[in-house]
Amino acid sequence: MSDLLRGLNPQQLAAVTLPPQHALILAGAGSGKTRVLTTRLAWLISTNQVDPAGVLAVTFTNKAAKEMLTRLSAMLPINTRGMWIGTFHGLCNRLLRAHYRDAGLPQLFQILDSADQLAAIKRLLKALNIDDEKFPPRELQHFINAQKEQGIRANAVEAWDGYVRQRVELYEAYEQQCQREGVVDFAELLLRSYELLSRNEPLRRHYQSRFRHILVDEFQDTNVLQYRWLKLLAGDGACLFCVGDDDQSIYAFRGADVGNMRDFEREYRVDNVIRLEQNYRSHGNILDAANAVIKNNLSRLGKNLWTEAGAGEPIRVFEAMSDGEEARWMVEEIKALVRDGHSRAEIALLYRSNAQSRILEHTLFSAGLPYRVYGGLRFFERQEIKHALAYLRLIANPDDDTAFARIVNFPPRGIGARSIEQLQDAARAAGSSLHAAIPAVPGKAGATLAAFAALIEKLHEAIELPLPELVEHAIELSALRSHYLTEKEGQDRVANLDELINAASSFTAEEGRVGEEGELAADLASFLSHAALEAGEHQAGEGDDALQLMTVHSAKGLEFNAVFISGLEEGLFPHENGIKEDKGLEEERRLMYVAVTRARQRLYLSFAQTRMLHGQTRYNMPSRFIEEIPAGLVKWLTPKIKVQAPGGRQVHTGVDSYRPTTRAQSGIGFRIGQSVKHAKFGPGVIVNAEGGGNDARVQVNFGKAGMKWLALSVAKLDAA
DNA sequence: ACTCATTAAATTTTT
DNA sequence: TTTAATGAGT
Repeated sequence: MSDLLRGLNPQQLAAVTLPPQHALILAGAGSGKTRVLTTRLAWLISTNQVDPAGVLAVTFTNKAAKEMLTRLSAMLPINTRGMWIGTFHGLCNRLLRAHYRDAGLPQLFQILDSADQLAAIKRLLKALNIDDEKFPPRELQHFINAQKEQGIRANAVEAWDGYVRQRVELYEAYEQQCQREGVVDFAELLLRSYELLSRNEPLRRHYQSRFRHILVDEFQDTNVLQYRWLKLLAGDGACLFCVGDDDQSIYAFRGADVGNMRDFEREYRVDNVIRLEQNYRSHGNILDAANAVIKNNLSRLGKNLWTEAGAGEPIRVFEAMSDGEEARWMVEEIKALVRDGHSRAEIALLYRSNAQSRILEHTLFSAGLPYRVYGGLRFFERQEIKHALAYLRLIANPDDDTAFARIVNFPPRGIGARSIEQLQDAARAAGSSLHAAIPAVPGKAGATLAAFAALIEKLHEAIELPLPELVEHAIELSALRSHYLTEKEGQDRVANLDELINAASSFTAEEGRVGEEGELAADLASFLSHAALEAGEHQAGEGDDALQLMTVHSAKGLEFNAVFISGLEEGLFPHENGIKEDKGLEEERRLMYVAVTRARQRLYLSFAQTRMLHGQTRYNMPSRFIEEIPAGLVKWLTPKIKVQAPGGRQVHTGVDSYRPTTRAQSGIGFRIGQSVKHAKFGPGVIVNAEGGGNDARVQVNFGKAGMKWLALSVAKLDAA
């Protein structure tokens, strides 16, 4: 037991050994958050304060849940199987599977991922003959999810105007469609299990008395409904132990509500919030920079990271002429790092938006540096896998129209748009699923459809097979394999289909129930849930020791010896869409905070004067976030103050072997891309010019002050 | 039913 | 630039 607590700092120890009470742990980046969470769990169990079955621990990602389980089993000789440790969605799924009748769901209900949900909405709009110009499917999806994430059903939405009312009707119709098809989307998993517990008192009491301790990871990312779910489950008896960092809340756009932290503190009278501020990850300069940046945010619970490690190296800042130059500089710098013995896998290239990865990839590829990009397609999201899964879903539930529509004509079997339209009309008229409406379609189309129905029927007969064989059977019988074999570039897809069979094998092995009679259908259902809830690894890159490329969002929770943050420009990072709303800017800043705190030893920041975006050259100002870092922590690799010499030549004083020495002149005394200064609008960059002589006008991006056209004969514009 | 061409739109995304 | 989604043509 004392082993368990060894090496914890005072705050960590206090958090881990807190007596049974509600607790809020403010855990800064790199402060040992996961360790505290798992040690708390182990300590509670090993001191017999709670039975393993009396604990519920919830995370956001499967990775985090798995990590917690692994660490826990390393600390304690207990069987973690059967413990309620998982993601919100995973636990809700478990709850709904166990009580599907009470929840009003079919036993083998299927889970729609975001793409499935969007497809279902499009199908709905088409069936209702609704103009998708007026109701863009994506927007509607967002609307529905936003309501659900606040726990609001269609009948409870406050419809201010006609437009909202129409969307509420569609929300309602969507709900009916899902119910008829026996499918639930991600948000529905949460909402449905919340409603299940809140309406079913015996059930609620059962779980409330079972769980004595509820531990929550990444609490700052919970949405309104998740917090209510936690409160409901905790009841009056359980202790809520919430760990989070308001400064790392970067998912507000997805419904996460940092306000939950304050609410929790208030509602549960948490009087001693424990702050984990000692950082074990980064050198001092990096932490100081992060602290300085985040200080500009007004709405914070307050926290200041410190470290026992030394100041370390300065933060290196590079100003490039163009995005291409920025990328080439990064390559040179990376090569130098690797020469100095850094492993490539310990170097991360971070960016605000995915579009920026292209030029980086291109440049790295040319330089022959191996890299791995996160954020691509994941295994269970691949087209061929989704197709195969759709067949499996139809085996489990023929009324799953989303699955049906996906594969009714894939591989192509002569069922065209016309036939499908007829079928949809028939289904609509009968109020039935597409599958059930097949007999109602007359003529040749009806016959082709009937053949498809026969295929489904035949597949269904195989439900008694063990899962891996069932998967293989479906892939064969559906002709998916033969279809991809004939395709030119189908080899990878066939390989993935084989991989799906493997996945089914290892899934059955891990679940540990090798085909008990009558459990086979349940096996299929849980495999399908697994596929929906754990989309699998992101696309794997080649090479073991590869550079890590990812967005700042996906870097959360990771750390690297050296980190490059590129594209630090106004409009990009902070992103222009985030600057518009005042809350948006604070979220952008938290994003910067997350990015900076990924670095252990070395941090590079870079920006470019010109950048190709959407096929057009853009001229951006340096990001305000660079200025927010105290100058003393920073080493500019390019001169910070540029001196404009006669003849348009760039004169500089610092170390700079990358900068070209000449630039094109426009002939009006200013050039596009030039930094200028205006008495009223402040510093800016010239992005466009027209006319000449007395009529010359230039367009200037003043960043904070916006974009202006200025006549040179009138405006007082100086070279900066 | 499939291919080609045009058009519009374009952050971030744990489940 | 690039992608996805439509429409025309084969």
